[in-house]
Amino acid sequence: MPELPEVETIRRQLAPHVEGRTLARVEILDARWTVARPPEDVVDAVEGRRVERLGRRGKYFIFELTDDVYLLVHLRMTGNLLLDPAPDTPYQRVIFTLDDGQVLRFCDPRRFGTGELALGPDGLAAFFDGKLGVEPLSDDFDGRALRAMAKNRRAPVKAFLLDQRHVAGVGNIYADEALHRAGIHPLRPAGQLTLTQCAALADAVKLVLAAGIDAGGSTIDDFRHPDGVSGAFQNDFLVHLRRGEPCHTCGTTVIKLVAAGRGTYVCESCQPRPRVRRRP
DNA sequence: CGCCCTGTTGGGGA
DNA sequence: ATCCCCAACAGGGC
Repeated sequence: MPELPEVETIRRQLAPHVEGRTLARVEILDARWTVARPPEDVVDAVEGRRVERLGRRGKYFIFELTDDVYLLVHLRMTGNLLLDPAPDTPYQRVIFTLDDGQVLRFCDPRRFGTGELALGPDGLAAFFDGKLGVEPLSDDFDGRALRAMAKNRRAPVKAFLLDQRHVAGVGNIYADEALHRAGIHPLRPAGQLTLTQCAALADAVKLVLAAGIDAGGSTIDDFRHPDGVSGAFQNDFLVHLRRGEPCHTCGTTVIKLVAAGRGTYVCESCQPRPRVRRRP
């Protein structure tokens, strides 16, 4: 379940172990992992370089290597970065052997995850440019910014939220949580939101993401075990909406619909359905 | 047992 | 600007 809070949690757990370490050996077992270039080019570029910092942008890990070489790792739906897991851990796609003997393994049953290369600060900026919008936890993201971005957009607000070009890092689950908390129906056209609603939604996004990170941060060593992450983020605060269950705010039965091509859970009592405006 | 549907993401084509 | 399909695979329902 790698949404932003999960990526950030893994990053925090991993950083102390990989920062300052050199990528002594890199083995890319799945050629499709490196989308734009041949795996050997990526290996050549990163092998032997030191990890100066492990950063994050949206749902991307940024391995900041020496000489401004950047390895950008995305977990997509089922990817995971595991430090020193059991050697027979299944679905290994990439193996990073560090100079201190630790082994970082990228595992991904579905093989959607990616690792891409960016060279130089300009290359890094170019990679994210036009692809990722504002960081939701930064001060640049607030109701006013959201209102400005959403202006004249007719797409459903959930589709708008999931579009990483606007806000970087909101995924399907947290989008539902935030919309519910803000009392906004996922199918409401984004441009129709008032400034007050945009402020409530921005606050809700920040709150659910921060809560997710807090929940992840309270667990230890999940990054060493394949199934650690899956159950690590359940907590009392984030009650994920599920069809057929009562809304935890008002008790109304939660329904499921499709928005932005994704399964979407909504309490139509807390989140009133927008009026269907007929075309003239 | 097999078939069909769903899914935590994002890119590309219509 | 939007929408739909696809990538590859596991798991659940029927």
